[in-house]
Amino acid sequence: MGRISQAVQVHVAAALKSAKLPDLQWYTVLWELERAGKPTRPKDLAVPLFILPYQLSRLVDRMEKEGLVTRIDCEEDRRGHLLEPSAKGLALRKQMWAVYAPAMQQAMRRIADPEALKLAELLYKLGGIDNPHGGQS
Amino acid sequence: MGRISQAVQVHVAAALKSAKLPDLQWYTVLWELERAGKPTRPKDLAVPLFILPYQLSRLVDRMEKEGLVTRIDCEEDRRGHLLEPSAKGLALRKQMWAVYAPAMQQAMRRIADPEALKLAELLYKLGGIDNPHGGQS
DNA sequence: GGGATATTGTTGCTAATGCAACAAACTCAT
DNA sequence: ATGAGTTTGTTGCATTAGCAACAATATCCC
Repeated sequence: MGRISQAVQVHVAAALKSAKLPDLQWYTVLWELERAGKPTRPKDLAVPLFILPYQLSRLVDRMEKEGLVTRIDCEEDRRGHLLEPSAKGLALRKQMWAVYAPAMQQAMRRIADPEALKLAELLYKLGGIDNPHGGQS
Repeated sequence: MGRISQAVQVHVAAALKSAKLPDLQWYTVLWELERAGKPTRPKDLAVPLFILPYQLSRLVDRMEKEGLVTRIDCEEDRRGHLLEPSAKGLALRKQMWAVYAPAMQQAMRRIADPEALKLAELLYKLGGIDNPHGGQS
């Protein structure tokens, strides 16, 4: 399935905010890093995160300031670096998941199953115009 | 129909930006004012615009600075005022419409008609979680 | 090797956003 | 009429976003 629908995202975001937890983006950074299982380059994160490089740069700034991720030197390419989640970061992700998961499930359950499939299909058809960052036709 | 779908909005917004025209919100303000046909209170605009009062306040600030709308005194209620589009504002709306309309049509045409109906129905079902500003269950 | 070009990431500046506090006018009950 | 409570709108402050310019490396081609 990949990307969850806009509406569900909005609902999850609200749940996180009302739990006074960080943004969905923070979750995704932590999750991608955890899932990768190894230190990861910013450029490799920018794609699944769907954000521009300078946005990620500042996102990492904030997360590093909170001690959630660390920038470590990169041997093979001296201009970049590698990102690693800290123990605190991993813990936070878990804590966020405790809110994320039920919120998403609740949102999903509002659609009957067969209709959810149909919706996914239709949204996919909208893909061409739904895509942000997409300048090209 | 009322609100157009998220995806279409994104597409229209992109079209306006690439034409170096103002935001969709600016369009909507101008259009609501024009449609009302008479000077209108901010509070009456906030609802169709789906924005918070302080957001509208600053939006009007910017538009007034560009000479697109004017704040005029309100007789019946001295704490508020009335908003009126300027000639320049009306002209701009027309100019924006020239981009808005075809962009929207193009976006809409990507969906076959019967499916568009189905989509609308399904999105409606998502309404409960789609609604921004909605704190109450 | 050496210079043009491309990649990767950051930063300065300005504009926009969110939140909470605020001011001013209005309403209504006493 | 007066004082409590509401509505309407704005503003101060801190955070965030967007854009363009930039630095630093890497890659490629001669």
